[in-house]
Amino acid sequence: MTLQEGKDKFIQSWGALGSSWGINRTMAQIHALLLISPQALSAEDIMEELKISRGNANMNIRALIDWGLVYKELKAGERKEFFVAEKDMWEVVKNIIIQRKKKELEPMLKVLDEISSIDEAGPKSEEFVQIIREIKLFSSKADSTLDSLIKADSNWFVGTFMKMIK
Amino acid sequence: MTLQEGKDKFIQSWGALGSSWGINRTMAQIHALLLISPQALSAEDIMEELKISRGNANMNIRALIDWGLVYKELKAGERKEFFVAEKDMWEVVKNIIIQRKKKELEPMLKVLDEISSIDEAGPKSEEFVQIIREIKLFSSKADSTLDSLIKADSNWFVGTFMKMIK
DNA sequence: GTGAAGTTTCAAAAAGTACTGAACCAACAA
DNA sequence: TTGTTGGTTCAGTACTTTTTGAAACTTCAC
Repeated sequence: MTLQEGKDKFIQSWGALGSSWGINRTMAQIHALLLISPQALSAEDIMEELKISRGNANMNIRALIDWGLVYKELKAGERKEFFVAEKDMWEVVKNIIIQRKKKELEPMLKVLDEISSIDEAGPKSEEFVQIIREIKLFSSKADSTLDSLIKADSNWFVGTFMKMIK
Repeated sequence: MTLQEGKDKFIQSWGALGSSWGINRTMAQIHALLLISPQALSAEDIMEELKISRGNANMNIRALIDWGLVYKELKAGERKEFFVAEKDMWEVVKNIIIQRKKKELEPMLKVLDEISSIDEAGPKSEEFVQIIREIKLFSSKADSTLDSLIKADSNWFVGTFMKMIK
């Protein structure tokens, strides 16, 4: 395999992985490209490498910045913006967890709360509310677990965790 | 809120959550419906409640069974098949992790392996291979962490984990 | 001011994904 | 054997998401 083939393969695979992670294909490909790029790239570089339109590049770069997966880098004397990827994988995963927790878990907790306030009487209602309460309990625990996970640092993850749970 | 409104809301929200979890909307809705249903339901019950076609119901029930989120239940004397949901949330999450690990993480590890075997010489190649190796290291660790997590049991999760990592 | 270089926005088109419905298959009862 | 009930499959359609490309905007130099 040549260097170019390897790079392409990585970008393709990372793109595929991303799409099952709430990150769309192009967003993940841009991230992959920046990950393996030693220097910062401009929007134009990215458009060329991935053969995507200006609008597409712009929107996805912006989204990546929002997610904390990519940083803007301004070069002295250059008006153009350059971009670099967050290269610490633990940071990447952590940021994804933060975003998805906010977008998915938290709204679900809210809904479960609302639902458990059913005022209708009767055994059917009680049974239902009971099931919902169990789900809520589990979700709240997942929520705090993720909070702790987010606070923990990279070293802790790569080092201690595995041994701890063995 | 009435019981029916509560049920509908839960089914809708669970459906929305599912679609960001590699489980499509209908699949998640069927799962939600079965979760809050005290008795097993037939394909026909499901079709009616969710207003979906026979084909759709069949395909998604099948997928849920594949994922280990729903079980078939045969009633004596009935030719019809009935279905019940896995109600232990930890089992649900665990099964989703197992499926996604298999479908996403493992192929990525394989690709990273292939890529690190680039035979081209030169500093650019070495630099690239180095980055790929780091990603691979992280991914392997994630992989074993998930393996341990899968082996752990529900009690461990809801009880010990939170305290441990505090 | 004007124009050049760059960025942002968004309506329309394309691509991707899920759903329907009808045809088909299987098991059983009459 | 035929009719009935239920399960499965899949081509075509409907729906959703992503991408394009062009116009609008911003910033700065002259």
